[in-house]
Amino acid sequence: MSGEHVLICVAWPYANGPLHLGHVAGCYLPPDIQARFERALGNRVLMVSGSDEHGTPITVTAETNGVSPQDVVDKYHAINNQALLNLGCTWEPNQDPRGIEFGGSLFNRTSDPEHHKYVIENFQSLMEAGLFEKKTMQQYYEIRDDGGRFLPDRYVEGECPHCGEDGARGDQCDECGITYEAHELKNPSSKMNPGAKIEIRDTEHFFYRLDLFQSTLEQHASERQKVWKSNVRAMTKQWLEMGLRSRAVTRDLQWGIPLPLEGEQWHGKCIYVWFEAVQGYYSCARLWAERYGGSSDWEKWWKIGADGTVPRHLYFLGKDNIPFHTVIWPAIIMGLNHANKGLDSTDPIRLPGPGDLALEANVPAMEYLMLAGGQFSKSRKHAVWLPSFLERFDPDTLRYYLAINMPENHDTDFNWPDFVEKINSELIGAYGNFVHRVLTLGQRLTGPQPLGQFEDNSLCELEMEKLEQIHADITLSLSRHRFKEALRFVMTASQLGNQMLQSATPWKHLKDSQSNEAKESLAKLSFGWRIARFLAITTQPFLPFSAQRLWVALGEKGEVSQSEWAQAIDWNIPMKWNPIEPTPLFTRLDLEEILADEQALVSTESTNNDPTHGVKGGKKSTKEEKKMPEGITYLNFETFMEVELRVGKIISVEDHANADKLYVVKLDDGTADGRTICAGLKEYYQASEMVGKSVVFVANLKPRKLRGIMSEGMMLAADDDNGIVRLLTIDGDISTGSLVR
RNA sequence: AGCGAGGUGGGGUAGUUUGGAUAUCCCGUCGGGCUCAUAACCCGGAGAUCGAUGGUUCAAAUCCAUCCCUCGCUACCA
Repeated sequence: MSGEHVLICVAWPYANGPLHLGHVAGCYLPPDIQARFERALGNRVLMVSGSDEHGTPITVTAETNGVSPQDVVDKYHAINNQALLNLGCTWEPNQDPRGIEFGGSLFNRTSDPEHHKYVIENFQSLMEAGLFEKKTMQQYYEIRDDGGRFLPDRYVEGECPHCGEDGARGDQCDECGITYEAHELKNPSSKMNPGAKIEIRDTEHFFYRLDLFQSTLEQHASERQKVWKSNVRAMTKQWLEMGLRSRAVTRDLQWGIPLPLEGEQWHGKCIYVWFEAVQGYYSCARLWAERYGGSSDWEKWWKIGADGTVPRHLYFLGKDNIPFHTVIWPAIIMGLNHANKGLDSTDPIRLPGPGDLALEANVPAMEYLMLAGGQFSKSRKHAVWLPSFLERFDPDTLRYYLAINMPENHDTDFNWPDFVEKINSELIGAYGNFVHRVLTLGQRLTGPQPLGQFEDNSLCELEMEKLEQIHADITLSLSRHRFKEALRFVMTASQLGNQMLQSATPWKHLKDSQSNEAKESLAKLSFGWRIARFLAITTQPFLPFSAQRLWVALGEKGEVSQSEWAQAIDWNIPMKWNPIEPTPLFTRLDLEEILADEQALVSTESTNNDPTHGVKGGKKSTKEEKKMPEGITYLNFETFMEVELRVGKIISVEDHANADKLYVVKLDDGTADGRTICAGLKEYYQASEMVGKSVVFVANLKPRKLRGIMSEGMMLAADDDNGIVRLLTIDGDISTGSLVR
């Protein structure tokens, strides 16, 4: 087991904003715990990741802020890199302190020219192997003085060919939900630059033949059934059952890796971000080898040995990224293997064998961490940012809370009261307190080895046995990527320590240390030092900062991260002592204070106008909030009078067949035909309550389709923002159709 | 409505893939103990018809069917 090559692949954070706690819990903390654990076991760990820096959202941010895309990614690469280091993630040093043969880590970036070089190399070899096909697509093109550009569908707006709604996107109408070809959109314009002329142009693109890999991927997935978690199995299965189709690997955009092809038609095209960024796992390993080791060293972590030894690849990512890593990326890896053997698209695709690049061993994907019951969201300012958190708290408190609360099997929640509770009662009350008891009691004894002099391990065999069991439990849990469970086991060791002290009552014997009873009691206290040492080693993957503080407080030298995992239960290690007065490992948290700080933070951050961001493995899109005008704005009387309000009587109310919240209301509006209005009142009214009511409605609102049914107007209702919504009704009788003023 | 995930003592959670005996652990709560320790620690108690109903089985939290509810995404909203 020891000495195994383990490649830890971490989802690449999108360099368009800072990381928040959801990202940390989902994809950045777990791999670091795993890497630290594997290193302690004596394995050779290479950890790779970096900033994902290409793609349209970054150019939009750059354009919005009037800076270059490179400026945007430089900024967030630096911020995120530093935040991860501050969190204790082992992206530095790049070389394992035990030696380069033990690996290391590299947090790179996709704008690195060397990354470009490897991606281009791979692109060409896949193309030569015939694994791409060429297709012509139609795309909007914005004509500008400086040459113009193709526009992604989401940056084109126009009138829906189906319902006529203005503001429909290039490929889909948000109003009626219909999808269409780009050329069908009426009066299209560029969202970023509405004045510009735009037109449809043909554009050629390459598509990766995922379809060729279908059966091999199915075989691969069936072989992984036992190790994959249920969410990984389910999402992969869904993808494979839908059937794989070829997928575009090039795009019309300017910020990315240009196509390595001659010819005017390839000008202005880049390799599609999804296809290029995933290859970072590969390029990053090669770059690491070139920069810190021998140039072929990467092969030890990537290639299957001649004897069939497979390096263990672990990918850490969020649930939305699962099919990318269990279907698409394996297909690319197998494509590269295929091409390297000189095979082409007519040859059958095979699973990797000796000499080939290896596929993933496991993908311990996480669900999401929610914030106080809701999704983390930039636009709603509903987030706790990693950099600001680390300015205020010990990183180990975050690591503890996120690890004990990790969204391994389902979404979990971050909230401040729970955070404070868990830190104070578990981390400090149980673990910190036990350690502090041992050290301060030792301090009261005299001699160069105040605890060591009373050591008598023959009296502590039961404790040893229990700790050995706990050690085995932690080891098994971590090797199965069950972080929560593993940390629970670690905490039981401090509980064991507290129990031992409680029954031994060493504080009663600090002065009469010569009696037999005292010797027995103090031998237990002495063993407390060994339990604390056990805790320093076993908490190290989770809580590296406090583990090191404890290591020093115990009188041990060097780095606890360098000590072997099995040493935690080596009872023959000579005891040491640090005569310096012990200080508590952690400071208690005060909820009131934190909540007050949070308030202050929210108000200062609300002026801060960061662009939207995404992350691979995190949530991608953020909902746009309704923009309410700031301050008081006055309305002209004329403008108000443009609104035609009339009285109507509700004739019937039916459920909208295709919507959760909508009723279809038939209204007698004084005309012969009446009118139909879709109203989102299902949560607030029974249909029967509404029938017969005389209500006020807006008669000249532009009709629009809601979930397939045309709604001709809107009924007025009052909303107190606390979940109470009531319709405006008429006091007394009046004929339907009467004007309201 | 479509897709995905989930409902286990007051809160949180393990166990479900591969059925098995008193259903795990943490917090809270109640009672007791200790006073070395950061109002921390230790012992004990109460508290769950494992979302509902039906089925398979000697045996179901676990397998099957139907239904209900919750959450996320996609929608959508007074």
